[in-house]
Amino acid sequence: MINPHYQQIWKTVQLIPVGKVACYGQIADLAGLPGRARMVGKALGKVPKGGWQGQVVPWFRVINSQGKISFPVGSEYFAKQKQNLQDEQVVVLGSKIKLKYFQWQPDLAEILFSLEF
DNA sequence: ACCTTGACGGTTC
DNA sequence: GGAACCGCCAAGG
Repeated sequence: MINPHYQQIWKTVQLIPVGKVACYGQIADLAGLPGRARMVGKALGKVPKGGWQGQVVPWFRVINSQGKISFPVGSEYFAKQKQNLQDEQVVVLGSKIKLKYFQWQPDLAEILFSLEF
């Protein structure tokens, strides 16, 4: 039995375009779970291997509100996330990304879509 | 049932 | 900028 909130979160993360990033709190809001940024982190840690409903869940496009990768510098996942982002042309300086240039800004249609169901 | 642990974030100083 | 504080809540022990 999978927590329905998690499913909503995975679905929202799948909307982040290639080359853009979003914050945990931003995803929580869009998923209809305001104030539950921590749950987004939990949910991403439980993404089924092979993705969700036939699609990959781009967990690496989610970073914290300070524009930084949340894994400890030097850890395996830190390296993996940084690599994945750089592979799609996102500039990562140390552990930091300039939200000003790379943060996903969903338009109204996308927001409405994500709120359905 | 109680306590702790997080891939967090806004407020405040 | 940064650090402390507190609210958040599912999971696991």
